[in-house]
Amino acid sequence: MARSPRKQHASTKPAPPLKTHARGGAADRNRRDALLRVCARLFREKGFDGTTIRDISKAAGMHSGSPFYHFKTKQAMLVAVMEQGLIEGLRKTEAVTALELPPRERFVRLIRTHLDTICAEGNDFIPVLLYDWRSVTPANRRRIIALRDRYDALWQRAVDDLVAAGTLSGDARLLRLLVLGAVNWSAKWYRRSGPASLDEISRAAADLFLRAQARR
Amino acid sequence: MARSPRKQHASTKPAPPLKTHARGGAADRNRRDALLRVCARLFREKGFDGTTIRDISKAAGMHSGSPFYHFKTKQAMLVAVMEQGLIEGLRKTEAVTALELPPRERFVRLIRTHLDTICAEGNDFIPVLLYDWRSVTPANRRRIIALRDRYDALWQRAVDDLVAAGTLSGDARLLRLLVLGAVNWSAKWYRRSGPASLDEISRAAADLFLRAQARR
DNA sequence: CCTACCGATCGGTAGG
DNA sequence: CCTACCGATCGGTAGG
Repeated sequence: MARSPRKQHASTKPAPPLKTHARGGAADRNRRDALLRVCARLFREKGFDGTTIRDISKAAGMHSGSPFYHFKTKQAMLVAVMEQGLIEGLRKTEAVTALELPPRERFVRLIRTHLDTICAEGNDFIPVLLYDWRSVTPANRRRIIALRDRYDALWQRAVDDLVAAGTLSGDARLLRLLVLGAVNWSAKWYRRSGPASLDEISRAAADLFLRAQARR
Repeated sequence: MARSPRKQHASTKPAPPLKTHARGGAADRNRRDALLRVCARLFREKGFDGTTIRDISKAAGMHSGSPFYHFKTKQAMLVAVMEQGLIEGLRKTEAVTALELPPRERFVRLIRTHLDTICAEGNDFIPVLLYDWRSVTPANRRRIIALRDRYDALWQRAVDDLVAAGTLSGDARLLRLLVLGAVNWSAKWYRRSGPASLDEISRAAADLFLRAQARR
């Protein structure tokens, strides 16, 4: 607040050789990543429509026209947040399924991983997807849906296996939606300062869904 | 679209005696209610910040300055939507608990009632509360929280009783949050044209949470 | 509830 | 990435 954006920038790069870093260079990429994290945090806090370019610029230590050096439009920032969140979430989720654990263990690990993806500090990307979907232009929805479908498919397979094993019963699609819904909703009420840790919430969810079955 | 707001209004009230209905009269109240339903629908569809006064005016068949005859500010419209939704939701929910059913039956009925409150046609009020909370001014949050606490308390008691009866086990607060979260999330994916009816979703949720217990 | 309007803000751009 | 700026839109108001 006291320091001007100019000074902030100068303190980060002592002697900024203005023409040295070409668009797309490493410095630009770092700056873009930092900008995107700011976007994710603000979009989550205030919503896409409630966040102005000036909010973003100020939080990133830039002047108001500068974000458009990195993104063509504000909408492009939203799409980038969602895509990056999904790519990272897919990476972590696929790492769990690749372990080829028994259905029950895999399910528990998926819950814990997803909870981390939507609640851990700095993980604002997927929450933006979950809460600001309506702000995405129809034309931009397709590619995001493609990633999202892959995410859902991993969960659906996990639930299908539990149903096949007799651990869960009922319509497998509804089960997936209800289970994921319960976990997703925690992004709304979870507070790092609250009474329950992510481990505790994760265990409570697993117990609720898998209860009355022998623990292996 | 083809008809002007003027004509729409004229067709609704053939000979509008402009000074006949005093502010607060029955006609005004009906108009205000209709306006609020429009607000709820648009806020849900496009978000509070994504909805303009002109969107609301057009959908209500008014001119752009007219909504302010009924509400002092746009923020007041948001608060009114949330409060009306909670009052109606509390009414329906208290009607269920007043039946003094056994814990399991009461729980099933609560799920079905809540699902209706957030998914049935025209029930856009509570979804606005669930999805646009961040747009509520801090000063306005208190009175809404008071109503919301009463809603949560009804559910907490229902869950507490299930825990006391041994039907559920674990931290009762976490159980309430997880169960309500699963149901709340359905407002995001439920489609009237989709494969599952509200009855089916309700039954699937009840089966998931109460499974492995004798049905009475 | 309409008419006519305003000050503020917003996303975005040209040029360096 | 900054500077200087613009056209459009937005919430809201005065007066009837």
